[in-house]
Amino acid sequence: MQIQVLTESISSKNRPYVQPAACAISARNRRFNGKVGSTLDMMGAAMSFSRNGEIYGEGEAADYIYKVESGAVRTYKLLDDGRRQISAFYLPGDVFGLEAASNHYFSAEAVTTSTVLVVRRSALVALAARQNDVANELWTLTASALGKVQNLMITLGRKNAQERVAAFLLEMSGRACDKHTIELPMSRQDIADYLGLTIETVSRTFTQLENDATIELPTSRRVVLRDRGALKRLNA
Amino acid sequence: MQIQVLTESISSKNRPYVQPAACAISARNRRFNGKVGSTLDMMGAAMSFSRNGEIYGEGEAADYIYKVESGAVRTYKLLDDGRRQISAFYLPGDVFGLEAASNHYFSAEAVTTSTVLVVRRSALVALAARQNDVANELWTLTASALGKVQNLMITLGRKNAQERVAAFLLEMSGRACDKHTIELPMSRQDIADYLGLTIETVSRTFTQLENDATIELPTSRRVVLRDRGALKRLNA
DNA sequence: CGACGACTTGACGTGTTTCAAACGAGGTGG
DNA sequence: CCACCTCGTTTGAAACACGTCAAGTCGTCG
Repeated sequence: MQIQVLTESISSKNRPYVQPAACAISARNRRFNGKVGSTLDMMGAAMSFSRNGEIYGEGEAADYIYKVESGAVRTYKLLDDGRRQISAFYLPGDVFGLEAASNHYFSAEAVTTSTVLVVRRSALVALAARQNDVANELWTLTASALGKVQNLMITLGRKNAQERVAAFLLEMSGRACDKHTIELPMSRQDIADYLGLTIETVSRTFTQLENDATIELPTSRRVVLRDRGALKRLNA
Repeated sequence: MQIQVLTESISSKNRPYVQPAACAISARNRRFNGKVGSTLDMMGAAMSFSRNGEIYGEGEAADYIYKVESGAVRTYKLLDDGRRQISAFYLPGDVFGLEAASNHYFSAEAVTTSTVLVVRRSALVALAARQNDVANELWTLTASALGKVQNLMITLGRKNAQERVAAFLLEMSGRACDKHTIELPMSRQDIADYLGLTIETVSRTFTQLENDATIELPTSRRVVLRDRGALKRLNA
């Protein structure tokens, strides 16, 4: 990992994504939910990353485990011709980087300006060796990451564009403070690279859902779910 | 989008898939590789499943952990209209069913006649509570399952048919006893449902690779890799 | 106001799916 | 021993969903 402060090279002009107030509070509370969550809080050092800042790169030694405090993080892998697959988005309270392999299989970047708790893996493993419940929680966290990826796998393997976007919206809604109105921290390109589509197809699907009165799009980054039932039906 | 009905009847007349002799030996040896591997062997009871036999169903309580002794196993999930996504194939030596959630997210079936070691999860967890190395190995196994799914996810999200089939062949080759000649235990339909394609596309891609002199197909279930470099290039 | 980046929309091309038919290896029965 | 059936697989032709390329819109900021 590299300790980096100023990755945000270029345009700082875009207004930074602001975590909605209600979510910020819920994120603070989440700090002390769960065994390892709080353990991480005790052991960790907070770091800040600006938009698109690299948190770690593919192939680097996996010496740390991370927990999002604020903002949003994406993990992804690039094929050699530039195709990108995003494997997950992490929001406040989420832990990432705990694949037990010695090196990272993905890269991680801040989607928006973010603060991340960083904990030495070795310290956590040492603690887990003595405290059985910590070991158990590490396992559970990994298993839940597995579950999320398996779910995405089904979306990528067997769903069409509408179904993929519906799945994405329901997933984001499940994590939002206001289940009805979603603030998207990520761009259309991010969504496309998450869902295995192109940016154009994602955009078209959004407007299609809007025309069907399934969602509303007050702005491109704000989605109002008007007909959750329709989305669930699409979610197969 | 594809609506596919599983037509394979349980009926039995097809000659059972026979594990090649060399592989069978290697499987026996694998019995005592690795800490948990051997622990499982000590604690487990062997069970036999016939072709297409169900090992567990989606939603069932996840009370057991499994290890393939002989044969092959697939885990999969069905969408409500019959679309199927296979999440993994397990060959002799592989451990599966260790998602820590209390209920199975997938179903598991024997691809061919198989014997599987079955171990009570609670017993293993209890042992892990006392033996730190067992807990560690459980975590590692889950993390390696995570890695495999992440890899499949990239295939499903960002690769075309040729690249998917190439990835599949290289993966199977990596597990085969004879790296040059692969015996496929699974049908074209299984491969299609693993790679997020249709059976016709898989078949066409196989013949295309054969025409390109990248592979040979002495029989539909036997694949000879003639140009591994070409496959690796396709693997992006 | 003008420039820039993110997003949307349009027209067209294409890879994969769909639907349909033929093939071929194994097993069965006459 | 050969005709015949079955089931997995292959092949063909046509349809379609998504990708590609290109232009246009919108909101933000200098």
